[in-house]
Amino acid sequence: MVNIDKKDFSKWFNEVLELAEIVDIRYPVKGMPVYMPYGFALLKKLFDKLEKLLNDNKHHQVLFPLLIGDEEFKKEEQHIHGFSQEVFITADNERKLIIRPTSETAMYPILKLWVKSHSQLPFKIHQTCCVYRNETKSTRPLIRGREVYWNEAHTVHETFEDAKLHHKIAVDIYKRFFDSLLISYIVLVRPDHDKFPGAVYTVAFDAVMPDGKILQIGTVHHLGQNFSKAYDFKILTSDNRMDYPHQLCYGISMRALAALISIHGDEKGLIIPTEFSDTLFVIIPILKNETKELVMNYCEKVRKLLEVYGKVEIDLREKSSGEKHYYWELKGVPFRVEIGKNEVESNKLVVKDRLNHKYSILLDEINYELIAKMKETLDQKIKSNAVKNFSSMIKSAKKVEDFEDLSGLAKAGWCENEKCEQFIREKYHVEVRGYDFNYFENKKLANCIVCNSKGYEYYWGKPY
RNA sequence: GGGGGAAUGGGCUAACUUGGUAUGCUGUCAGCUUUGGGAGCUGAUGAUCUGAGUUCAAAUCUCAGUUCCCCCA
Repeated sequence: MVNIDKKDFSKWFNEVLELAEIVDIRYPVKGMPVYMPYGFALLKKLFDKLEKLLNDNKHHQVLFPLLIGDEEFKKEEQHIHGFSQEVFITADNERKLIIRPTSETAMYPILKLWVKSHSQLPFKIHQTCCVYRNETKSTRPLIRGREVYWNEAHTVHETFEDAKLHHKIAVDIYKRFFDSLLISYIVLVRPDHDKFPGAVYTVAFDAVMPDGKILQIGTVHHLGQNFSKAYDFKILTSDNRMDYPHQLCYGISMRALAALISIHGDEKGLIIPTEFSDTLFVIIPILKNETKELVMNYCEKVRKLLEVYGKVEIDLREKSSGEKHYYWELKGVPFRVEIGKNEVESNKLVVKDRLNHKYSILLDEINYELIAKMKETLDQKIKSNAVKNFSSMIKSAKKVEDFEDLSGLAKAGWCENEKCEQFIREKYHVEVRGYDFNYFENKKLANCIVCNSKGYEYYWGKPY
């Protein structure tokens, strides 16, 4: 049991990462925690899901090298401007080499060799890898590190409109991913000053953390022809011309895991949606000497019945049953099955889900529908808790004073003049995050909260 | 970008002010006993972040580095 109020979020988060064995922060290089077996298994489950969604949409998985030639890296001007301060640099005997902070500049010189004609489009690849950014600010495990585990997708399209259409599809793929994590989020179009370096526009997924700060958990960028021009990447178009294609890139990092842990967890530890828990059922046997064999045989029988529906673990450690309950709650396992002589005699199961909803079930009653219903009940409760928290974190600001001690997101008009945003940023440490992607083509009107001139409705918050 | 605090077995901690055998809890391992929401007894295991300096002597004082945490911009 973590036993720390989630309102003390920093403390709670560090504690849960350590106790639940997600990461070990003792690795002696700044911003580079070690993923422990339990944490990495969970991380991998998340990324397996994301990869599957991308593969199902005909993205092909690849792996590009870590190092980028300096001259390649320098080709797109805004891109260098955005990243040059925070890249790690290494070298061989001949030249300077850049450790990828993201892979556009590694990939696009090669994509140029692979993609020659509109008939190959849309061209879609993705890779799961680590990228590196030399963060000088304070780092936090899973939230801001210098080694970022992520999946990045890159696509090529003939026209700006084709790319824009696929951009929407990419947003939908990411929505499906985050929805499967049962977390709440908002999809925002970032203001120009907060775009990806080299992008025409950037759409980002923002989640609200328990301390009221905003965590960007995914981004989808329309790069237009910025990179294809920089890399002299031309294709044969459908009307038989040579032209620069339009490109997208989008990514999701281990921050998705940070969001899952933070949004769902409680003072007992992790709460994992049934789809992502490695173990679905853990059996806790109550072994009294005289009934030991009886209970163990019954446990085996139950294991065989349940393992059709998901992974089953029998906890045979020499610990008291109470401690085992606390342990598996900490780990976020969806269902705990306690089996002692009472269950053997009544041919029953007592099951508690992670939110301690209790079931008493006859062995004969166990079937696919029942288990599916139990999973759905737990998942829906996890989801509805997340939704409830999220909606309590969104409000409207009527006047600038409403930004004082803002927790979560606030809707307020903005004239899109950076001076007005800067005023709020300096006075209240609140930034504009973007406007609702649902209104991409026709932004909702709202007068600027600072200067009262014509503007649009934007979301504001304090970012990580 | 600026400031503050911390670092002692795997985890938490005592000793630091006033330099002299490093304390306790927890964990781990072994044995016995036990198991319906954090069991007990016995024994074992294991630590002063790194480097330099002061000193007869450094966990303790000084300086530098590394890492972590917090606050401000």
